Amino acid sequence: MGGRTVKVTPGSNAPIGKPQMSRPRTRIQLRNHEMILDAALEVFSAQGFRGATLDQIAEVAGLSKPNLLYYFPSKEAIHQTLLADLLDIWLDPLRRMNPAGDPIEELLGYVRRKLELSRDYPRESRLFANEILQGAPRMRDTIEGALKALVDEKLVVLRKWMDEGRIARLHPVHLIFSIWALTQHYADFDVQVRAVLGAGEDPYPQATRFLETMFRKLLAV
Amino acid sequence: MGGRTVKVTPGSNAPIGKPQMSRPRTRIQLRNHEMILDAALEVFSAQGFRGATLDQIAEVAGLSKPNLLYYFPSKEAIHQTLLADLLDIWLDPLRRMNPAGDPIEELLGYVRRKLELSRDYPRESRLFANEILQGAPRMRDTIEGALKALVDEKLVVLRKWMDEGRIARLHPVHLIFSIWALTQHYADFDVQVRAVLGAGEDPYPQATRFLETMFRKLLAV
DNA sequence: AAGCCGTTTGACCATCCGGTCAAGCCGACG
DNA sequence: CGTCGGCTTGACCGGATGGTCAAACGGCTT
Repeated sequence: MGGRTVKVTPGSNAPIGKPQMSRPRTRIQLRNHEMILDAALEVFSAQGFRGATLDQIAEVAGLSKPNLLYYFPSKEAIHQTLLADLLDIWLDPLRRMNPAGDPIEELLGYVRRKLELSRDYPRESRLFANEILQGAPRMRDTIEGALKALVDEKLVVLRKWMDEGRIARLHPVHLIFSIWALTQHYADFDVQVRAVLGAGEDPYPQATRFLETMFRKLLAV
Repeated sequence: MGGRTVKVTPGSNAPIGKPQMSRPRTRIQLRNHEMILDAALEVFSAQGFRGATLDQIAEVAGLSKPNLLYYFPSKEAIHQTLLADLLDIWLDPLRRMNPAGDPIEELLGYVRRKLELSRDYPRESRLFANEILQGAPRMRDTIEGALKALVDEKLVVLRKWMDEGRIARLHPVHLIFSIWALTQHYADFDVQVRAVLGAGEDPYPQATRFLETMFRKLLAV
């Protein structure tokens, strides 16, 4: 390192310090950020925002509470981060529905991917459900913005498919609601599903077949 | 005070006093019990058990916090009472499905009644959803007991209808799950539904038609 | 080997919250 | 119209909880 070396006014190019903002930089920060977010997802999704405590999150993460607050400025901030990360995963299956593909197969593919999300990321599903249930106090903008925009975009495709007679004519928005409801139910109401089904039974293989049958019948012209 | 008249061992035939147990007796108790439960439903369904505070409930009910605890022994007890009352309303539509009626119409009637429940009792729906989401910590027994029993009873009817070729052959449990999911979605995810649908739009008339179409197609042999 | 700097934590604080209590209120009944 | 007993509440308590801070720790560079 030559020339214009080190001296800078403190604050402009200050040392790494408290990693309050933006994303982690060092290996340790990377690892701990991840552990905290994973622990927080575990606790928030199971207890809701107010039901979760920093002590619980810290314990699950294997850290001390002050250490948690070294990496995130507040409980609120951890929650916000989770919600922000969530939406990308969440909208991906819908985003991947291809307007140029075969309508029935594209919609069935969407249903299947959404159900796989419930199976593989139930905590994310429950975190989202908790948030919406309580009136989306921390996600209103996202719901009315990015989510609505993507839905509106896909509605155009659905209407086109209906106009072309390639799928049955249905209320397209409620068609999307039905996919959300049917797939998320298996994650959000897991205990009820398993209780009614009888212990030990894995609901997902049956659910996959059921939903495929259901939507084939529904969408057939 | 004369003679042997009044003396009783305190507690055995004591005056009315704190109405901790059983149901209200006086007019005031009746009214306040009702106001408290209504306020508690409002707050619990919107904030979850831990998110709700006795002060909020008291304010909504128009009473003071100590007064609340004059009528109910604890926050927990108020919640329990709500959950206990809930299940009767909740299972009623399924209970009313008549094994002797026309299969398609009986199932459509069940769907319709369940959707009306979401429309007319959204707070109850969200209270239930909150409870299940968090693993049903206060309802496990009821879910695995009364609810499962009623479902098992109705499953027999559904299987019979399928065996007789009067409705399509589907996994009967998942058929019931689909009814629960599709109807409760409109209450539990209300803000999302309204955000996507656009403000001011009443989702229920459309939902009613959509679900009728959907289940007619699904159940047709 | 020493020191810097990111990391970790024990101790502590203020607030919130469920719950208690003793005293005061007030309507019905004699 | 007084008093008895149900009804109401201001003040208070103890524990939980989000958040702070100064001091200690430790790994990487020099």
